[in-house]
Amino acid sequence: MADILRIASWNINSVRARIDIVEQFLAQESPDILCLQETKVIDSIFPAAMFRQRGYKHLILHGQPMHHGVAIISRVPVYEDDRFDWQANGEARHVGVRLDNGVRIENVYVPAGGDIPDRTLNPKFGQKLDFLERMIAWSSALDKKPTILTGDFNIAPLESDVWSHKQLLDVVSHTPVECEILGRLQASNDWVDLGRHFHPAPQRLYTWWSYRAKDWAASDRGRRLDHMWTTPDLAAKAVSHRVVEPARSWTKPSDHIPIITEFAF
DNA sequence: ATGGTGGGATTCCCA
Repeated sequence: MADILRIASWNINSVRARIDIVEQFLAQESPDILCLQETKVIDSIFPAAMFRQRGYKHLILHGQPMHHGVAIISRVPVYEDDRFDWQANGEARHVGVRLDNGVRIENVYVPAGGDIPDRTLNPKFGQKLDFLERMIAWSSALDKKPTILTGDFNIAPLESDVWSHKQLLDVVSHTPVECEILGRLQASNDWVDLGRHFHPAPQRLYTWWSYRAKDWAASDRGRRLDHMWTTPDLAAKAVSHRVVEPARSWTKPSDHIPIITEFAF
């Protein structure tokens, strides 16, 4: 009988504000490993009790005050591997772990990049592009271990990854320069995009809807900003990949929804 | 039509 492993990723937009729906997600989907982004909490006051009570005894935390912050929470043993600073500015945007079976998980929160898609007018946009270039250098030099690269990439690369390709061409997250750079990152290690592996374009597939819409579901102006990529050997072990869209309507929701993949080893 | 909402630590930054 195969070993089943469920791995989820979710930009939670404050793990403290969202602790009840994180618990709801664990109860409903029963992931073995949960990668969180935008935890917005320092490690010393991370709300670990709920996770431990539910059997998630391995908490790999990389937080900072106020912003950003990532974590990998697991009920199977995980061992911290690395925490890259791809912006070289000290922000907590990555943590990586190894599993006993040799699989590596890299959890990343790519900078949003501000509002103006021009690195001279908007330094945040340049920092986002530089972050991705450093990721490409890292990815290009990776060894051949089975690896999962997941998180909030803050880029919706395909036309069908946004509600309107034409209307978002100048909107940070879907500009041609960002889509090109994400394409080079994907090519740099032959990464398989599990979202589109299981739900090929042009199927509708979104993971984020703005808080600013009166009715997010009615307007449905979504974008696919959250991704799970794997090396080809691992993609062959994936049996399903889903986005949990009802989570966008849960009480006090994140503006992102969880994504979850089931692997059979 | 250039707003709108939400979280976090403090009057405003970031998403």
